[in-house]
Amino acid sequence: MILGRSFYDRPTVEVARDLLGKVIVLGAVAGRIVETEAYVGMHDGAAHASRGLTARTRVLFGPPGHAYVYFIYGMYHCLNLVAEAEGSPGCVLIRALEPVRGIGIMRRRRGVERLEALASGPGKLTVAMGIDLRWNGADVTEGRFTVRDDGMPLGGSIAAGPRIGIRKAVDWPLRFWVQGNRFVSRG
DNA sequence: GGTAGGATGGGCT
DNA sequence: GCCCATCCTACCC
Repeated sequence: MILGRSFYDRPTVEVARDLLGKVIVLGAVAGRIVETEAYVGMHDGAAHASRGLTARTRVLFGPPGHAYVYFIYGMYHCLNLVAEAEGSPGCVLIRALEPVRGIGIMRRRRGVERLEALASGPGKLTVAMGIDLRWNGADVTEGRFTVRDDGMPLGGSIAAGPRIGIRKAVDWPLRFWVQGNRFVSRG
């Protein structure tokens, strides 16, 4: 079943934890979320939203259940899902996926064979899924690009620790992953 | 097993 | 002009 608006219209940390195990589907390609990070809004120095409302962060201030995609390091894209009510700019960075469907397509897009290398990082997974700026602002509660609950168990407990690659609020334990899962970016 | 450095361009001060 | 929510390669234990 496709996750509806109410799933995302909750505190960002809850959404970040509950997204673990859910499946992102885009066309013929799908992957199970095994690692996320919460960016909790204007008071979070590491969050883009802490700079306020700009052309780039507009989607974050909009309604929940939409994709926030941005371009980073001149080469990569990162995928986030907007949480909390309109006007409250929380979002969840998707950091790693376990490939579920369209694995041949992912291998071709990534140019690597190893299953664990296809989507085990925020920049890798957008390449594997074919996500770029065209998907910024997309509604993920309907259409070709959705997030689904297929009822599969997590296969491990939820671990928490500091977020990766940031320089502010470095000690906040807002990174969540499935303990022991071989597809996370860092165990 | 590990890490240092470079690629590469948009956003914001 | 500086700062990135990254990844890959080269090189070193």
